[in-house]
Amino acid sequence: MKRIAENTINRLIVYKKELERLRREDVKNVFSHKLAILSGFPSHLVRRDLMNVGYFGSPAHGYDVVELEKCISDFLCTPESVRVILIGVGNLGRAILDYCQQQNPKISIIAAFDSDKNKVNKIYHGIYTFHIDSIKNFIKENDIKVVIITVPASEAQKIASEIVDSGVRGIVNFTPVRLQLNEDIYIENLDMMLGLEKVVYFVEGG
Amino acid sequence: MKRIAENTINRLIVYKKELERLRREDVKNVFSHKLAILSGFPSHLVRRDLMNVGYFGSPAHGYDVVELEKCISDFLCTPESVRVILIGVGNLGRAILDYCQQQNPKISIIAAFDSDKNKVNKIYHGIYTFHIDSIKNFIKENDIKVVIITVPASEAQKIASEIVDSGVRGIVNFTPVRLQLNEDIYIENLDMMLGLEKVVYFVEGG
DNA sequence: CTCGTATTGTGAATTTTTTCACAACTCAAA
DNA sequence: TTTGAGTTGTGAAAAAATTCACAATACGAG
Ligand SMILES: NC(=O)c1ccc[n+]([C@@H]2O[C@H](COP(=O)([O-])OP(=O)(O)OC[C@H]3O[C@@H](n4cnc5c(N)ncnc54)[C@H](O)[C@@H]3O)[C@@H](O)[C@H]2O)c1
Ligand SMILES: NC(=O)c1ccc[n+]([C@@H]2O[C@H](COP(=O)([O-])OP(=O)(O)OC[C@H]3O[C@@H](n4cnc5c(N)ncnc54)[C@H](O)[C@@H]3O)[C@@H](O)[C@H]2O)c1
Repeated sequence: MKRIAENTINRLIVYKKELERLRREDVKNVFSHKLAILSGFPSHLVRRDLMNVGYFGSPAHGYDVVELEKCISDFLCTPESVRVILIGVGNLGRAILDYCQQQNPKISIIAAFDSDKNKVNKIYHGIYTFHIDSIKNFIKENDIKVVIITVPASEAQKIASEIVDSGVRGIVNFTPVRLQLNEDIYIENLDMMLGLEKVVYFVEGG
Repeated sequence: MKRIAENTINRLIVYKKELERLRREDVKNVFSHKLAILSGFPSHLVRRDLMNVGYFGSPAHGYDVVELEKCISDFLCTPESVRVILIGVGNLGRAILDYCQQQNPKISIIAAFDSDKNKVNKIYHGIYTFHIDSIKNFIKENDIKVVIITVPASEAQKIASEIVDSGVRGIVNFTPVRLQLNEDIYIENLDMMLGLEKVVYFVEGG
């Protein structure tokens, strides 16, 4: 399979989400132009991307909403169910526990971890919180590949190094720390401040 | 001034943050190679980016940490102080109110807005919450250019359209909705689910 | 059936981004 | 002073992403 650019993946995920919505609204077909408006990318890019996933529409009816959604899902290899854990049940961590459950039934946070005795063995938004010391075993026993990190910045590097040893392959990192890891781990840095600074740049200067 | 790519801006912001940290640790000089490791980008890209901002290091000592940080800041036009507002003081909104204040003293959230009577006129993390009905006036009177949106998905489009009318130029959108706006507004979509899905893709499939 | 309209799919051109590779430079040590 | 090690800055090459432009297609109206 041809290696697909990260930007393309981003866009595909957006298309998928919009298709999902169209399906719920019982829309049957959609043209590249419409998908372009919904997603915010130009229509020829939409078509180019769909070429990559190997879905073909009809010049008369555009794309079949259900089929295309399925096709993109398959392409993205979204398995029926992915189990993820979250580390750091603070302000942000709890908000995410709540949010994720509403959003994507295929990706489920199956456990949370914290070092704070007051939080351990509690349930937040339906998810049980274990003590951080048990995390390595948990990752191995449950074959966890993806982890969300929402601990304080000062703890992030240490935690990240440890979980990578246990076999984690991907990290969603909400801390402002750039994690340094030896192995080839996929890291998605979601630093909100960076997003805010970018907007300020484009508004004030660029 | 030459138009700079969004990716470059992203990287510059990361460099700036790492330089800030080096400065606090009292490091005086840094080589492109070191900055590359800290930021996670290759060193020739670091050098190319710094070429863009017009800063020149010395082959012997690399880059002066303080000067380079200043230079990038100036390039990004980061003004001494930018005033931002946040709409939707829910789980996520409150977490952000807290976080932003710790992070970047130059960007300050000066007010929050909500429609819930129980939240209006309250102070969260030191920031006063006004009723949403007063937002248009507030934006105009305080010349607000950047807004953070953390209202429920169902409210996002309506709110966005309204504030754009009042003169807002940039939006940090935490809702999963792709906002449709006529004017040329800079929108930064920070959909966490998208980040998580991307990690799942690269771990499971790509 | 034929025509007109609207859309797709894609080769090719263009633009942008990244990487390569090395001359030029700085300094320290001999 | 001269050499050597290590780094920068950058032209040029390569790779990648995006846009263009249009032939091919499908369908409905007349
Ligand atoms: N609040 C935000 O909106 C926001 C936004 C972006 C990024 N962040 C970042 O996300 C992280 C969390 O932010 P927050 O506001 O939720 O902080 P928080 O202090 O509310 O939560 C941190 C949680 O991590 C736990 N913790 C601390 N050390 C731990 C360890 N070694 N192992 C396991 N758990 C540990 C704490 O007990 C606490 O529950 C921070 O790095 C912050 O910079 C926060
Ligand atoms: N919780 C998360 O981690 C998370 C993550 C990503 C995205 N999001 C998105 O961010 C948004 C907020 O999430 P949340 O968990 O904080 O939800 P929430 O329900 O806790 O908070 C929403 C807030 O918006 C206020 N509000 C509702 N309608 C309003 C209006 N018309 N004007 C002004 N304020 C209004 C509500 O009173 C409430 O205070 C949602 O769109 C959610 O999808 C949340």
